[in-house]
Amino acid sequence: MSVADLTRNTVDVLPKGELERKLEIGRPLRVKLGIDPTAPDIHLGFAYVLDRLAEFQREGHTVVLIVGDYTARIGDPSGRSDERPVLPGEVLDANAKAFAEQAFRVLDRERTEIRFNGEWLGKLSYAEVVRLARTITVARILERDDFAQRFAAREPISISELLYPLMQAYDSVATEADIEIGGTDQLYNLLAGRDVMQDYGLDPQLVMTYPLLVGVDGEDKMSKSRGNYIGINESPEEMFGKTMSIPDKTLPQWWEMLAGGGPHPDDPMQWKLELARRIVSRWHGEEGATRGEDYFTRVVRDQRAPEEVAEVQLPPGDPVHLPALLVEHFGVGSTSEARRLISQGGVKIDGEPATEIDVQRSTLAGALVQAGKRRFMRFSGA
RNA sequence: GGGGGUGUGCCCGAGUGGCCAAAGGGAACGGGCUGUAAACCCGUCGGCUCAGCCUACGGAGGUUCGAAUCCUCCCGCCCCCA
Repeated sequence: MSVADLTRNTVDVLPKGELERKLEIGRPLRVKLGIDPTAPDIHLGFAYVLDRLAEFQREGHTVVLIVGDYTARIGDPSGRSDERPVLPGEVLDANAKAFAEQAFRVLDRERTEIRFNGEWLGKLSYAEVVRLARTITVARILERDDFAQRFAAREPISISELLYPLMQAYDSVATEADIEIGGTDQLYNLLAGRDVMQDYGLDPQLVMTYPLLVGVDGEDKMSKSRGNYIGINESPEEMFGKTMSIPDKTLPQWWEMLAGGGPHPDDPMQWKLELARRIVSRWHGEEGATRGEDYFTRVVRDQRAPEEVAEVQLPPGDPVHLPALLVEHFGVGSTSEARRLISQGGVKIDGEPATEIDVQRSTLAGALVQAGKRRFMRFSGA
């Protein structure tokens, strides 16, 4: 694989000519990526970056995956307009574990080194932290766009947040990274890593950034916190449906980043269907793609009940309190919400809109109940 | 340390004693339209044993027939001065 191949899809490769130099070192390079275990799921946007790492692995290089168990206690402020909440330790640990498992759906286990940054950050003495903090000035930190904006808007910025780039940089020192990659929103942090490494007498890492994948809303970057993501562990049906729900305008980017690009159907609908097939088959195989598409065609497009509907036993009592049933089995948030759904004709029993709050047991037994557009359930019980 | 602001429902944001479960926008949800979507239109959008009741406007008290709105203390945040 040539340099041109390795830098395909990148936005920045800094500094210029550095990749060539690093490749000539003649040993497997250590390519670092940091992750924040604030969420257990890997989404397509992140998987895209993992794919880039996998390319390096295929060239014989080593991936160093940093699980930010320690830094998560601070929260990466990148691209954020406010402070993010700090999660309890147990949650972070569980997330990190789930995350690592999913990462191996993309990465080669043999060429991956997973490290938790608490390993070294937790051992730093206060004096060492201060020494680290000396490598950068307030003015430099405030160059960062999101900090600058928050500062100008007089929004709170805690010192701990300002420390974040330094901690991430220190990860590079601790793991002696040759290359660090990330989304374009990481550029500042990645470059800070170079400065700090130099300060610690190390050969500064090469920095490579990749475009940020837009979420299913077509507006913001894909992220767990915005809820606009598709997780790689989601079902074929979910994946297919979510992909079909993206706005037409995000088709080109998704096609390029998630489907390998190339020629595509002119008709946006056909194009999107092909995109969905490719995405689902990547994670669930051909069979999954077919399943996702069949479900989509039947349930979403034709608005019919899916072929397989979960069957559940009716609760005791007659008549049955429909709102309670919806809360229990359909994930409706509250009985008040369920009542609204019913009054708006959003609940159907065997295709007929429910009009009553209390429904005769005989009406429900064996009936197909639909709540909203896509939630179906069949009830059994005399 | 001193002074001045500010804190509202999922988010943003009006409201300064009753007409407030709280304007408006966004998100979300139901319906219509449609090529999935977007856009657009209509409706809903705290909870409950739902024509009624309960809990709510940073927290705790208080004034009042009545408080998101007034008072006291506390907490968070922002700005200015030191």
